[in-house]
Amino acid sequence: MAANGGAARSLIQHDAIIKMGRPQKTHRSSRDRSINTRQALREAALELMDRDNSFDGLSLREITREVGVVPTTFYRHFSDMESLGLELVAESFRTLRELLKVARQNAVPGDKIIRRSVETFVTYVRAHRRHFQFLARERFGGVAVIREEIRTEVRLLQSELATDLGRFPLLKNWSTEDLNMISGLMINAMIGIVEQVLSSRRRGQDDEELINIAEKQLRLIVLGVPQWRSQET
Amino acid sequence: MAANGGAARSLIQHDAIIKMGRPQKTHRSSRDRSINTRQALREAALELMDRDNSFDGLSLREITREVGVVPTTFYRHFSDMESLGLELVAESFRTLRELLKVARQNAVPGDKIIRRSVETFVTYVRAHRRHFQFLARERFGGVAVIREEIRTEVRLLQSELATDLGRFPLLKNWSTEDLNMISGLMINAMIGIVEQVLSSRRRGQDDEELINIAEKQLRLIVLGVPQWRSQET
DNA sequence: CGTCAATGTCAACAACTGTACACAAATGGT
DNA sequence: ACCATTTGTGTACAGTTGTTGACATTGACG
Repeated sequence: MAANGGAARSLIQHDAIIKMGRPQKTHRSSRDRSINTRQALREAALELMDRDNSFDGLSLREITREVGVVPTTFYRHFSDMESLGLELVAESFRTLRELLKVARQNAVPGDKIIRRSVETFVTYVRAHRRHFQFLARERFGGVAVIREEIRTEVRLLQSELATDLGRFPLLKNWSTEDLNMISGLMINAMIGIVEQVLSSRRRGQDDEELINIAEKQLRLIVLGVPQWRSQET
Repeated sequence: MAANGGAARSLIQHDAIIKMGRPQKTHRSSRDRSINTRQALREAALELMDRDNSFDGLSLREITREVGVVPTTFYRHFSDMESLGLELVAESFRTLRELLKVARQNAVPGDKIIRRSVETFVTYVRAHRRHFQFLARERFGGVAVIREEIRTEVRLLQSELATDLGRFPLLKNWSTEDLNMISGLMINAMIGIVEQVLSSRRRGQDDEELINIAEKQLRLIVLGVPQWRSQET
């Protein structure tokens, strides 16, 4: 789409002049919009995964083609497909953690806390579908190092949530072990929600129902808490 | 590795003559063991996925190479990679349903029912790791039709579990909606367990702990049940 | 025996892959 | 204004991919 001309590229330097579009490749003529090819490569990978591919189904050339650069350019930014993948993991977790920060701020303890949290969660996942899709897909995916990186981060998240939960009065004197158990349960429930959000592209009506279900599930978990006593095995 | 000569191939027709041990390919030389190439292809695909690939990272040739047949043979059995994939979905769910049958038989209601169920579950997943791995990996995976097929089957499973649960006294007069909600919660918990079983190859020690956690999670859910009242939104 | 369908082989194809190398342009500090 | 670095281009190569079409072998059934 962003085709641009440049037949006289060796004569004219200021590319402000040759602004009329023609599909000849000058050297990165128009600085398009993204100053950053690196970023563009990452986004292209996510975009292609959104059009049905798992990460190791992607080819290096496919990605550069999507960006509109020559294959060798890839190596200017990443040594490897694997290293691209790892950056995507980092990037995705950055947006996930941002969500958690927002959620924590909105979450003044009270009656509606679960409802509110779930709502922010679902809308946020919608807004960043590509990142969540990447994580969901590669969590079990075909590239070992990526899979493990994700797993590590998830475990970290789980124990963070555990300490968060430990601050609630009801959970005041639970063992760390049990706190981890319950946060794991919650995280699994939320992962289930992510799956459903990702699988239905429509928002609105569907989301309403998703939110209701998720809320119920979390409420049910919470209901069990006062009755709990951890019997050792 | 399997390099072989064949310079005189246009001269000698009867390959019975050149039978002296050489990696020369006679027609399906030793009928090996498996009479069934079709089955072998499916197994090869699972095997390759176990050695780190997602399904759409596999190539047709890779699979036939693993089996030891020529690429074109693939088409004698499957029209498509996709159709192979769909058969793997069916096959995997067959073993999953088998598990559920066993679990239901062993599960006479009582105190230990959760513990026992979780134990059978974990050992069974170990025993059929490839199938469960396939399902886990392609549930979010990169091939749309496979992903959707799995999703459909999981939903089916969920509503089956829901009706099962409906037979317990405590859940006697829950709405179908709420029964589905709770079975969804349980299934998500179990999927989490599957992930962990698959990610740690060691059995024994690790499994013990996994089982404990899963048991606790399910028990916590069950504890919430008597307190539940479904407030409509 | 002869024949038919099923199964497997072989050779060939154009398309695509990752990667190497030398060169061109842009950028930024001095 | 110059030079060094960074970033992108072009060309090339050998290896792999999916798929075709014609042929070989097998087993079953008459």
